[in-house]
Amino acid sequence: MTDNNKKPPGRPRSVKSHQAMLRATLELLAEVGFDALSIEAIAARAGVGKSTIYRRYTCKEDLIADAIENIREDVAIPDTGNLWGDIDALIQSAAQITLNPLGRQTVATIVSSASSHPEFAQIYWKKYLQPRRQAFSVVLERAKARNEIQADLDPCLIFDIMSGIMLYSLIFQPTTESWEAYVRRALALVLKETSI
Amino acid sequence: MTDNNKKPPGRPRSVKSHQAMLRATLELLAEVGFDALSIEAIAARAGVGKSTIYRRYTCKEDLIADAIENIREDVAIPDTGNLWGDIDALIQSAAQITLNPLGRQTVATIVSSASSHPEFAQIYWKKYLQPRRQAFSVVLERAKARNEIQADLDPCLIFDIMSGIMLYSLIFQPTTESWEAYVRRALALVLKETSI
Amino acid sequence: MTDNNKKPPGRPRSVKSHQAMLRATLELLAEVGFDALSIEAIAARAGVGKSTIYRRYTCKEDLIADAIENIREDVAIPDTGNLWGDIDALIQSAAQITLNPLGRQTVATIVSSASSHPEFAQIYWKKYLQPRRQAFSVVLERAKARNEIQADLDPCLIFDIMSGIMLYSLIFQPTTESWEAYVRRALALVLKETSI
Amino acid sequence: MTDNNKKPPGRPRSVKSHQAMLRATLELLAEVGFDALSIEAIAARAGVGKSTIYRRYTCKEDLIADAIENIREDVAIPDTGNLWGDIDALIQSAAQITLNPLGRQTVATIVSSASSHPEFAQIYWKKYLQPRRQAFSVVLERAKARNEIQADLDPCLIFDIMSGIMLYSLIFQPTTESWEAYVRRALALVLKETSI
DNA sequence: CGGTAAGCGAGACGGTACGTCGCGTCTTAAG
DNA sequence: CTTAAGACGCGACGTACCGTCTCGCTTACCG
Repeated sequence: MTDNNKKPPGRPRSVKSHQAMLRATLELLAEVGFDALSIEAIAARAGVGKSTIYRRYTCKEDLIADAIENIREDVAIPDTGNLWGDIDALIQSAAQITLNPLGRQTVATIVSSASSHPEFAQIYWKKYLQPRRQAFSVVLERAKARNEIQADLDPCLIFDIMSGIMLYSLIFQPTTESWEAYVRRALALVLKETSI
Repeated sequence: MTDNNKKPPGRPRSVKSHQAMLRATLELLAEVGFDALSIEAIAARAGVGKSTIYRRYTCKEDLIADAIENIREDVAIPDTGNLWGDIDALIQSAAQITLNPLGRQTVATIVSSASSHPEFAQIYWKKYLQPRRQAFSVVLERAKARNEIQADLDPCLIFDIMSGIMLYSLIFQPTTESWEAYVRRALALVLKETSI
Repeated sequence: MTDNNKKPPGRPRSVKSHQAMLRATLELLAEVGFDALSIEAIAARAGVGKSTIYRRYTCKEDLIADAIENIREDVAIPDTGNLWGDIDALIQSAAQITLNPLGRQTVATIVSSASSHPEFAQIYWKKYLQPRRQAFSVVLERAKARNEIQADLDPCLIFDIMSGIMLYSLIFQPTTESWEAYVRRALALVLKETSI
Repeated sequence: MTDNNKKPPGRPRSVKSHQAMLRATLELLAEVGFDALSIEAIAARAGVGKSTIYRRYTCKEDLIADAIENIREDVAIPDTGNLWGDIDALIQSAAQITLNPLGRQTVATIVSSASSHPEFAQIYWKKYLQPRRQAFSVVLERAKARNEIQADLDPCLIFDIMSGIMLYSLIFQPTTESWEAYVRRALALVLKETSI
């Protein structure tokens, strides 16, 4: 057995308190944003002592990472039977997540934390991005099997390019097109379909 | 002239103090990072009163933006006579700026601020990214004239894709390749040279 | 000149705030007692930031000492023309100060602090007890001149004995007599009047 | 028998734990003093759960009172056959107890607690001071029988005066003489020996 | 040349949040 | 039914900065 089946002594940590603080974190994150988010406010909102938070997390970033992770849904692999159907589904799903106040705030938080805290970036990479990169590979392999794209395309690189342009255009809004259309145009360029 | 050429009454603002605070800001940004950067510390390091800073900038972001802007060099348009020569020059120059402690910190600061402060993102977009996008267009137009790439490629989109992957791979380090090589590979894919 | 007549640079400390915190300290001392007295509560009551208190005092004891000192009246030397008239005046005055809630609390605070903080004891000794010992000497010297007591009595020792029994009987209440009567009886014993 | 000789059901309270906590209390009292003495530290030092302490004592004062009481020796009535021999023995014994770090701390604790907690003062009065006052009476009665002092002196009052000056001079150090000499001088004054 | 107006450094101000510590209570499993 | 362990909600600690506000000075121009 890898994990010791012996319980640690003493009163076990309260699941209820833990959930309350994660929920309070997300609420406040959406309400006031990352910078103005204080542990004190989270504790107050959750009806929990500050020490109960500090017992579990050493810094704000860890807490937020955990809170975000807890609401993540499973990776969904679209399968419309057609490459652009799948891609549009992915883009729509991304748009749904990011193009609303809480989503924008969450993205800002993640990018903000990740760019100044490499450890956070790595956690996020492993727990969120990598699984999605795997899912995206499946989609592309199916497209290859259908001869919709060239067989030598590197799915990982394409996923990264897609994520990059998504992020970039979310932050800097470089175009007057809709975000979805811009991302779609970038992908079209990258995938240089054989049909063209 | 719309703006009055009359000088305002009273003592003029001290150029020396202004430069001292910009310099101190950059030093501390590199030393302690964006989050731990305090106006108090900047004032102390610059030998300047806090109010002298607040008279010029209303928030930390403005000050940092100005400080970063002050060290920006002019946009250099490489012209090696060959597309990949130009691109490699651009990548090298970007690497030089970003792949060192101050550079990383600067990028983190920009991304961090931009993602949570859309106004800042717009300022940065107009003052920094757009001029570079123009310069990049020149490079691509020259390549088109040399028939190195297809004539219908949108230089703006390509620049944005390049910037996106640069940013993304700087933050999340998705590959074991060097940053430069990864960016180069992404560009190669996007430009789908006719010569291949 | 011993004190430098140059003012220190920067904004001078607020007299109003200082007085507010001293007043709040005394109020709360009487209301909740020494142990339960928190800097936080003093700051809140005084409408003052905690840092404004910490800028002036390094510990609770210093603040309390200063607050108590600020309400001290001048030493009054009674002169009724007769030893026991003077002594009764002194005892009455002491009773008035100590035999009420605020007085008890103040004495408890002083004794408590003094017994665990020798520095505090010394301050209190110098600023409060010693002047009163001097005043008491004057009273006894007058009594000697009137031949009411023996000339070789040490006024300091007698003052200390009186203070000691006052303190002791205030804390431990060793008798059913009134506090004043007990103190008076002790003094009578010590002074062993010649008339006996 | 009024109290039932039936043992209470369940596990009996651990004598070992109880002794450990009393010992830890005294050690820490001497080491860090009354104010900085925390139940948490006592429990840790004694290797005992906090609740085991709270089951026995409701407040810190009770615990400390019990701990101090546990090291009290029986009242010793000196009998050197001569008043000043007896008195010097008493003063020496008091000096031995009070004039060392633990002793000073203990006195400070007692005075501190007693002055702010009248209940504690009464407990201490009954359990410690009153027995000693009785013992002192015996010494003085013997002196009266030997005609060393006047027959009408009130032994209780004299004991209280002695205790008062002991306490007072311990706290405020009003003289450059040794503590013992000062106490002796005060007693000499009070006893106004007939032999002088 | 003397006034007036703003900028300057210094630093105190009322605040807010920090992360830590100890409180007294509680909830476990072990004895 | 007690014990050791340790988590809980709570509240105060003393610190660090926030952005604002006096201070006494300096630097400019303007009448």
